[in-house]
Amino acid sequence: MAEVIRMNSGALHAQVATRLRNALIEGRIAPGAKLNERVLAEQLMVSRTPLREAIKLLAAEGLVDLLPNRGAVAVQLTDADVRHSFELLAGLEAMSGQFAAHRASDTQRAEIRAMHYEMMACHARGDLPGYYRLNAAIHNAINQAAANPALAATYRQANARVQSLRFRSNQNSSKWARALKEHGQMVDALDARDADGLSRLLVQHLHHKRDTVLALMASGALALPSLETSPSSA
Amino acid sequence: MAEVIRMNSGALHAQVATRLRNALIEGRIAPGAKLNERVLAEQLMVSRTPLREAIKLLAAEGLVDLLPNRGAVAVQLTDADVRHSFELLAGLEAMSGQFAAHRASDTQRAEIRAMHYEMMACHARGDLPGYYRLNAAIHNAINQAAANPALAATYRQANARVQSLRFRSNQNSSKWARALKEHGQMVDALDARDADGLSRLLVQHLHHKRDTVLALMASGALALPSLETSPSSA
DNA sequence: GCAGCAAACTTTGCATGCAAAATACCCATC
DNA sequence: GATGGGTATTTTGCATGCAAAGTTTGCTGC
Repeated sequence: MAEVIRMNSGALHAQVATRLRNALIEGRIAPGAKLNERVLAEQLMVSRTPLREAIKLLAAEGLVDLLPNRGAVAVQLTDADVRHSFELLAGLEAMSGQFAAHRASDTQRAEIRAMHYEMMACHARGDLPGYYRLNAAIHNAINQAAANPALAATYRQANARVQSLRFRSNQNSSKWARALKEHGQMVDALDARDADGLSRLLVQHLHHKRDTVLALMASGALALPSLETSPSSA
Repeated sequence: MAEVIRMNSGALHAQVATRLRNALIEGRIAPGAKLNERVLAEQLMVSRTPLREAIKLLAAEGLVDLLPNRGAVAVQLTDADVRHSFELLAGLEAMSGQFAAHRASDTQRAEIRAMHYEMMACHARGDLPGYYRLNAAIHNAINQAAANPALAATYRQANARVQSLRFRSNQNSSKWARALKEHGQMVDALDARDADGLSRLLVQHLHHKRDTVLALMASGALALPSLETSPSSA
């Protein structure tokens, strides 16, 4: 199940990478924030060596930028970056959808449908964390049904870059309902082995999600805290 | 131009990563070979610290595998891995082709056509290195015309994993001629802004390339040197 | 009061050292 | 002769130390 994201047990640099990755994805480390090695080493209770190795990993994954002789900063996606990333993600999901429609076993399709109903239950209860968890699980299951680990790994990596934005974009109820409806159509298309239809739905779904994120960015809800440490009230 | 693959000037770990990446892509480090830190550090005239950081980078790029407490080995792609990788690459190229057909400027299309003719010249002269260089340049140009850096970076990374195999698969003259013909059709489709046609051609092209590589693997031309250090002649 | 400069501090980058895990080797035993 | 166990060596992994580049701060001169 957890194939790409290794378990924390094992090498220390891998543990550190996992913890930092989660912190970046969940937005606990803000985009644009500088990653001070000494501070992070103290916080994570490790020396700088495994920390630096972990940062190099995250740099290759595109989650942090490496500035020569100036350390690493959490990536700060521009408007264009978000558009490009979602365009890529849409294409990757379309691929996954195509393959999954052809290759998913009956068991897999049934499980995906079951998870979809569970997700509807979360929606009914207003259980947002559970909804997110099942949402990710369904997309994971589709990737798995696509039976292409290379594609799955690529998707996972591309998704990680925008995950923090998707995470924050708490959709309002109308958008939430639409997303759920789209998910229902996706499950139907998968059951009907309608590859093109599933691809189209996935692309459309990502398209909407992209617009939500872009709107959130434009609204300044997650504005870059570049020039405001505290308003000059002194 | 060189945007993702940073120049060697700068940080030492980046230089080491570049050199190792080239060695892996060109097959100078054989697939499955163990990367001994002390030996490599001596060969590259650096200490183990930047070397280890570079290895972590390559691990995230999927060029080496990290075994816990047992170091790193150059990836050894299985038959299935090759199929999955080419399937992914085909999808990524199809995306690039779609976008490029819509977005390529007249200048870009003309330049790609010019490079295609240069490549034909290389074919006529039997200049294989020049052919490879222009081939890569054309695919790069298509990626650039697609105007999606995230997609281009993803393609580059996925391609690097199979590059050593593509590198070795010296196509015979009939396959070479067919590849050239396919390239010509691709240029025509791009000029006609035939997005679907270009996508189809790119997928077909990758499909053929995949078969060439798989045949080469099956023939044992690049057999895994796992159990044969020297035939038991003692 | 402000621009420019220099010194002190901070931070990154790399090399080295040491401990633990893995591997190889050797010997004893069956 | 083959096999199992134990030790020695190698190798990886992490921590620390030191030098260079960067940043901040305070001072001098205008």
